[in-house]
Amino acid sequence: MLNLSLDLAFQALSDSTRREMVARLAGGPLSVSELARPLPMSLPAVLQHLNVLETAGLVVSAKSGRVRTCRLDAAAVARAEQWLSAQRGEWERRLDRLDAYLQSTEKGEPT
Amino acid sequence: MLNLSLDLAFQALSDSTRREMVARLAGGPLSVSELARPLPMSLPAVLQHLNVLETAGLVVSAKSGRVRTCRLDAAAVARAEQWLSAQRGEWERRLDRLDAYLQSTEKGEPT
DNA sequence: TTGATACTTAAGCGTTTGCTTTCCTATTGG
DNA sequence: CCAATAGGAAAGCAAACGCTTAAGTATCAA
Repeated sequence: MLNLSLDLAFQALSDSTRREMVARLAGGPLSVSELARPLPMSLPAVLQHLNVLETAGLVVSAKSGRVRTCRLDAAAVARAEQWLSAQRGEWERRLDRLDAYLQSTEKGEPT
Repeated sequence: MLNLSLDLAFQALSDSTRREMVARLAGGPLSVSELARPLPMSLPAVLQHLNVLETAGLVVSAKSGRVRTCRLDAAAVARAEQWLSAQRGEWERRLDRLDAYLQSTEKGEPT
């Protein structure tokens, strides 16, 4: 479930329209029509994007009366962030070890 | 160029095969065939994935003789990471401000 | 030179995506 | 009630994706 949701999260974030939606929701909750207003596409299209974001867990929404209010789920964003951080971290630690090794073996490699 | 490469980066990371390639490259540089070995697909398919990762700037490679060696570009990974961090950060700061506002207005909302 | 290795390119093909339009279902204000 | 508002479901469609096979091109080893 953890790896699956990561899959869905990155998949969801791969579309620039959906990233724009995420960025706007970071500024505060919005209704579906508010979310849709600046987007150059039909409302059903926005609904589909929203569905992808919700399935990925990045956004949660609740309906009150006839208006659905959407907000960001920071924890899901953090999970994707942490995957990236882990990869980068391992790579950078590896470079550090390599550097240390080179320093201990030779004081600079003669050609 | 900065926003475009972010687009390409998330797009590249949206595929689980490519994320696996990134994860393995975080453990150290690999040749194309080494990268391909554990993957359940043809070598041209792996090449295509590699191309996506390189276009996104997440991976760089150099050919020496007949072997192409690939390695992770930590800076590109960091850029994607930072976009996520920025969104989450803004959202969390917003929650803090809201919390502070509620505390200053009333000591708990009576139903 | 001959064969094996390590990619590389190109074409094709089924599936998934990102839309669209159309129609339908609640709510809400007057 | 009735019209406007806010959202939702379904079907269709062109383009992008992820893969395949087939046919290259260099390089290295013997």
